[in-house]
Amino acid sequence: MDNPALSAAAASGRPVVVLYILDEETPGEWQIGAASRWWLHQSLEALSADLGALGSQLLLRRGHAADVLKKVVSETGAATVFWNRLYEPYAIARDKELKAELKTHGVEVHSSNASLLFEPWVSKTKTGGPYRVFSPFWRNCLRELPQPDHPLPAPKTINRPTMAPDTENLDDWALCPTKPDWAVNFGEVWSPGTQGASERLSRFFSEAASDYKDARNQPGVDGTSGLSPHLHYGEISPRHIFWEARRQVDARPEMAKSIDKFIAELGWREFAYHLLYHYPHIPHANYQDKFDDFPWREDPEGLRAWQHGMTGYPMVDAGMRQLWQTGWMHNRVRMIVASFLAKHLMVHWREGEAWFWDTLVDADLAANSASWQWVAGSGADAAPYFRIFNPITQGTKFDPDGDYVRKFVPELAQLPDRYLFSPWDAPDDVLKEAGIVLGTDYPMPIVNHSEARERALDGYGEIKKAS
DNA sequence: TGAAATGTTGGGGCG
DNA sequence: ACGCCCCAACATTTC
Repeated sequence: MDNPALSAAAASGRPVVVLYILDEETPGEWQIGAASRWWLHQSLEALSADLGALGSQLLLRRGHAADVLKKVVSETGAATVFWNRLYEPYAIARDKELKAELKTHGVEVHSSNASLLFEPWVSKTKTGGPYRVFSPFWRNCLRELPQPDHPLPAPKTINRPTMAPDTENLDDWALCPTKPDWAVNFGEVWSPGTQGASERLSRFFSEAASDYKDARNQPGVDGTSGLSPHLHYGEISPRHIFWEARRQVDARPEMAKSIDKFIAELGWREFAYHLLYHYPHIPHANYQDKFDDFPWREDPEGLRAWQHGMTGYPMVDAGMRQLWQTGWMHNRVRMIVASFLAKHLMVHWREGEAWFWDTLVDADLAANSASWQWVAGSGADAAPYFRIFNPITQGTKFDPDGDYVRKFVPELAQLPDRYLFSPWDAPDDVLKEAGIVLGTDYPMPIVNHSEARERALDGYGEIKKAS
C-alpha cells in the first residue's frame, strides 16, 4: 500500500496517530459527490481494518481540515505531522498555510507525494512554461524526467499511542444513501479498499491487458482495469501500477503496445493534474477563453433526459444508465455522452461536469474537469469542437454485438443489431416483433442527429470568426 | 481518442 | 473494342 506519509511516520519509531479528516468546510472546495461518499465510506472501513491488522487504529474527525489537525496536534502533543499532498487548488492553499503555521508552533511537517508519478510542477517546456499538449508532456515525463519511485511496501508495524484520542463514528457521517439506497448494487461491482484494488490489478494483467489496445474501446467487453476509483482514493498508487505494468512488459514483450497504451492512460491522469496545477480555474472556466462567447443553450428538459438515460439514443442512454446503476461509466461511452451533451444539446460542459461529479465513484477534480473541457473542445489539447461523435456510428463500431446497449437498455434487447442504435429507423413490424412501442417503452430521440450537428457547428462558427 | 462531404480510382455493365 | 456511366472502395478535405 505505497503510502509514503504512513511509512515515514511508522519508520520514525514513535507512536503514530493515523488521522482521516472529512473536510466539508474549506472555502473553494468541491463538496464530495453522492456516489463518492458511498465509496469513501467503504474505503474508510477497509482502511480501518488494514490498520487494525498492523496494530494501529484509524482516527476519524470531521470539520475544517486545518482547524481539526491543529486540534489533534494539541490533544496528542504530536511533534511531527506527516501527510500526503493533495493537488486541488483549495487544498494547496489550505495546506501551505497550515504547514507554515504548524512550523511556527514548533511542529515539524513532512509532506509526500502519494498520488502522482510526477509532481505537476516538474515537467516544463524548453521555454520554462507548463506543457499544454499531451504528447510532448508525456514524452518529457517518460524520457527526460527521473523515473517515478518504486512503490513502498506497507509498514510491518505501527506503534500505537498509549492513549488513543477520541474518534468519531463512521456511521454518524451518513456517507451512504439510505432512503432510497440507490447504491444497493454498487457492492456487486466494486470492492473499495487496498485488497479490492490489488485484485483488480491482477485480474487486469491476467485477463485483459494483452488485448487492451483494442478491447479498451468496447464497453461491452471487460477490457479496462477499472482502477480509477481505487486510484482516486489512494488504495493503489500510480507508481504501483506503473512498475507492475513495466514488469509485465519485460515478462511478455508482445504486450508492449497494449501496455504502453495503458500506461499512457496514467499519463492522461498526470496531464490533468499538471493542467489543474498550472491553470487552477479549469474546473469552472474555459481553458480557451474564446469559448466564453459560445452560445450554450439552456435546456433543462434535455439535460434531465440526458441525466436519466432517456435521450432516445441507445448508446447515450446505456452510458448514462450504467453511470446511475454502478457509479461508473466506460471511458469510450463517457466521450460519447459528453459529446452529446455539449454538442447535440449544446448544454454547457459544466452541467455535465457537475453531474459526473455527483454520480461517479471515481469523481476526481483534475480528471473530471480536464476531460469535460477536452470533449467540449474548450480545453488544453482538446478534441476540436467540430469533432462531433455520431452516437449511432459509435454504437455500431464499438458495441458491434449490442451487448452493452442490451444490458443497460433492456427494453431494446429484442431489437436486431441493425436497428439497435437507431430504433426510430426500424420498420413497424420489426418494432412490433421486438415488443417496442416508441414513445412509450423507449423515448423518441430528443434531437435529430444531423440537425443537432449542424446547429452545433453553427454555434462553433460564431466563436471561430470572433477569434 | 470523428464524421461527413468531396475527390479519385478502377472494375464491370451496357449500348 | 470502345466509351460511357455507375458506384463501391478508398483517400483527402472540411467542418
